[in-house]
Amino acid sequence: MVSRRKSGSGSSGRTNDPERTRANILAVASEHFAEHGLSGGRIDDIATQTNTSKRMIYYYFGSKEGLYEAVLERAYLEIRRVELEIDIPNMDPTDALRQIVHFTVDHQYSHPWFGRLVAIENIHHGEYLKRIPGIREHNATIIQQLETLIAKGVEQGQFRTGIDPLSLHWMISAFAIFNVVNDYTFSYLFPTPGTPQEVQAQRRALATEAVLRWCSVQAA
Amino acid sequence: MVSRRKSGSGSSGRTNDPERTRANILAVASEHFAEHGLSGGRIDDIATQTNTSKRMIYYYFGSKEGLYEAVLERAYLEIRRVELEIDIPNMDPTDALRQIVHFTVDHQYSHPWFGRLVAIENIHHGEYLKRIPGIREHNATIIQQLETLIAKGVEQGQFRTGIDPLSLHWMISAFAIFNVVNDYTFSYLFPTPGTPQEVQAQRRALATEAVLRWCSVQAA
Amino acid sequence: MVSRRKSGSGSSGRTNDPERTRANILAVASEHFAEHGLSGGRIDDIATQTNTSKRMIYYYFGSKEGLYEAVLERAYLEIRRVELEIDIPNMDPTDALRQIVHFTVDHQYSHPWFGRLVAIENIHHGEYLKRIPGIREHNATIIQQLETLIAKGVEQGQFRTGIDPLSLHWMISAFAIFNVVNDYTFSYLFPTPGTPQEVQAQRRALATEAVLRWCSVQAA
Amino acid sequence: MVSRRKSGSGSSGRTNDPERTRANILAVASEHFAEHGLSGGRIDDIATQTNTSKRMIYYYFGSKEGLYEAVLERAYLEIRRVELEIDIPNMDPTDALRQIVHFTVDHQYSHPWFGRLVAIENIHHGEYLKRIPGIREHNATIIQQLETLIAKGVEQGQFRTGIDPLSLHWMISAFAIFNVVNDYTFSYLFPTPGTPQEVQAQRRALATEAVLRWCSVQAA
DNA sequence: TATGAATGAGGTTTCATTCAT
DNA sequence: CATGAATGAAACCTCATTCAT
Repeated sequence: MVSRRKSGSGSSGRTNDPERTRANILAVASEHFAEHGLSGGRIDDIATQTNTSKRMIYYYFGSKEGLYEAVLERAYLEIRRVELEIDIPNMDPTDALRQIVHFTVDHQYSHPWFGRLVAIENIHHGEYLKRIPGIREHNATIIQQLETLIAKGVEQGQFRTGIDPLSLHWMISAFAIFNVVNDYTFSYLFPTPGTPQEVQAQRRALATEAVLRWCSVQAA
Repeated sequence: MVSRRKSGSGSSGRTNDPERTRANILAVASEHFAEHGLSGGRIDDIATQTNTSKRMIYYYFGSKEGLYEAVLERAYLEIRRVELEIDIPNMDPTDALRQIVHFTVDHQYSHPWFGRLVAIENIHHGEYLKRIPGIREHNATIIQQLETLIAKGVEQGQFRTGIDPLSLHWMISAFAIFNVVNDYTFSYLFPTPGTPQEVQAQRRALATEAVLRWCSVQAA
Repeated sequence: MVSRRKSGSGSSGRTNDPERTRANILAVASEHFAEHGLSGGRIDDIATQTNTSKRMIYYYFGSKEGLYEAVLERAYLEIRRVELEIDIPNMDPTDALRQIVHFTVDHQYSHPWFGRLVAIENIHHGEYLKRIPGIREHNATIIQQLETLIAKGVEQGQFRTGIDPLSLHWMISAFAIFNVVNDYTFSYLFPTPGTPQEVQAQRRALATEAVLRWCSVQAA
Repeated sequence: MVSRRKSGSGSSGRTNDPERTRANILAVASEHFAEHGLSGGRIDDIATQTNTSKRMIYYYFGSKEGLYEAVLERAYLEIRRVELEIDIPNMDPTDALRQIVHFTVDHQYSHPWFGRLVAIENIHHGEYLKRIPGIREHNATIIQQLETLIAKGVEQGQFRTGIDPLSLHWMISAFAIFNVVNDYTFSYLFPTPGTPQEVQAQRRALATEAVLRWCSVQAA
């Protein structure tokens, strides 16, 4: 299943590729913690799904919490990396904003483990996030990107003045994350007709329109 | 210790009030589970904070999961009860909607344990909510309320046509819940200047305006 | 093997006598830690030799270190209790001192676990002893006792002046403890002819005479 | 890094010095075991403080116990080597004895790791010492030395007859070792006024006087 | 109805040791 | 000679739950 080993000597299950071992553990642990939470997560279960043993988890990450912290860091680095892929500068501001919302809502939907990890981390009061050095700076870029976009939109007469980029990001995040994380209870209590794809399309449209209307020049 | 007359039925000479015991356990457990989650919650800790003993928890609720389920039920009943207190019929539709958003965002903010329980339940895929009989029906009323409000607003030319009450509720919930539950990580990664009260006021205004703009007749 | 249970109802292995359970664990643990040290001690092994389970050790003592600390406290309380049994006041000072040394050396010899625990605790820099509240005060009585004895001996012209009770206690302790704790290596490297009993008698005599000579009025 | 010519025999072009590596490991391990005991000692920690790796420890010493045994042997060889440095033959017997006690007590005090290792080995019933071939013979010299001294002292009318050299060594050892090893608990339970240096001077004087009085011709 | 003691299963972590290079 | 990755056994500790009174 995991294709590996170019270095052709032995043939036991041994890898001796530390980067790969670490990455493998991290990938398995990400899914596991996203599924069960930190308290509900089981080191034994993670180890079983790994190419290596429980011992190696402690070798690389020191403790259950250390592993969780590494998972969290990886998740936030990944999500910002993905966000930066949208090429805003060369687009019409309204189109760019529409695309950002569209993309964010869809991406979170198809990668629900990130949103779940965020929710889990918030259950723990964000204390593990705070232990990750440099994570704040890394995430600051998205705000700058939105700031640039807003300025351009205002300049071109498409967006109203006074839009706070932090608030804009908050709004988009609220839609994208809530849509993924809280849907188990919401869709149970308030069932929406249609296939899951249709419901998702509707939510995406709703989020997009709400954001655009909030930014547009028209008076409230 | 707690002297009380026996509640109606029995007469075996016991002095304690079962209802009160049950309610006390439930109150303590609500806070505890909201704070630590289901997997992270500890029966021992709950028992310690209670007026009674661990044995009583099992007597009344059968198991840790049973207790959690009861906590969840209590929470959802409570939140809908509160929501119904707004007297919509006699208000201008726009004012009523503004007030609903305002109130919801503020109420969740000042009672964060509800939002946290919802987040926790979603980590568990909503499986415990589904076990509560009648919870769906109980929650349906809020949708009807919004439906009435939308109709009135459309009739009076304040709201655009085609507003889905489910979507409206989703939008309000997203703002109100996200604002409470995910704020540990969000405010750490994206610090907003101002006192907590000021930030909360800003968020409330943002949510209110976004919802009103989304409902208003003006074209997008 | 352990005769128990007056309260005659059930017949399982259950005791439900907390004092007895605690005492039983403590007794087993004392021997075990004295034999293997703190790091070398095994909670599993202690539990096996107990009437109860490993779980109860944690129920009563919280941790391995907590158990060890309790063992230490018990040991020091016991040793001082034993020391106070000598009725010094009504004896001739020289006889009393001779008896104290004699008794201390013999008692340590026949209860080697105390000396071993002291040695073990010193390997750990005495850090656990310092956590026991009131242990210092409890041990102070032996010094007062010696002080009284010295005063009486000086008064009767048997002891020289200027004897420090702390030094006297130090000297007696050095003989009594060293004799027990370090005898594995000493008797191997420097074998003394005679049966163990004879060797012990010789050591006791040596200690007694050294102490008496140190206290006597004759000039050095 | 450590440029050294190859030691005599081999000529394979390697630069490192096996003797130096071995000695380095031994030095680090001595301090470590003296500090933490055998069970409490950690191979990983020792390896980290070494110039080399964990693999080398196993290469040179076979196992943790093998390393500990080597440490023990080194310690006993060292201590006897030091003891023999006192030039007894050319001194007045009383002065020589005084100096031996003085020196022994002081040397143990300033090299506490030896006493601690002895205590640790006794916790393990001296079983590792017994595995060291020739260690007994090596230590016998100190007894012969004392025997000579006693004979000379008796001959010159300074010491009483019937002094057993083994007992004399036992007495000196008891003072010197107890003073170092058990001082954590003793000085905590029975605090002595004065600076550490003053206390040590007092203990040294006490030991010296006790030994001299025990050996002197004066009747008990 | 109420309480503190007891339990077994399972969780996290540690450690001496060995292997591949 | 030397290194860092890997390992399995066993250690410490926790938790929901039940029993005796």
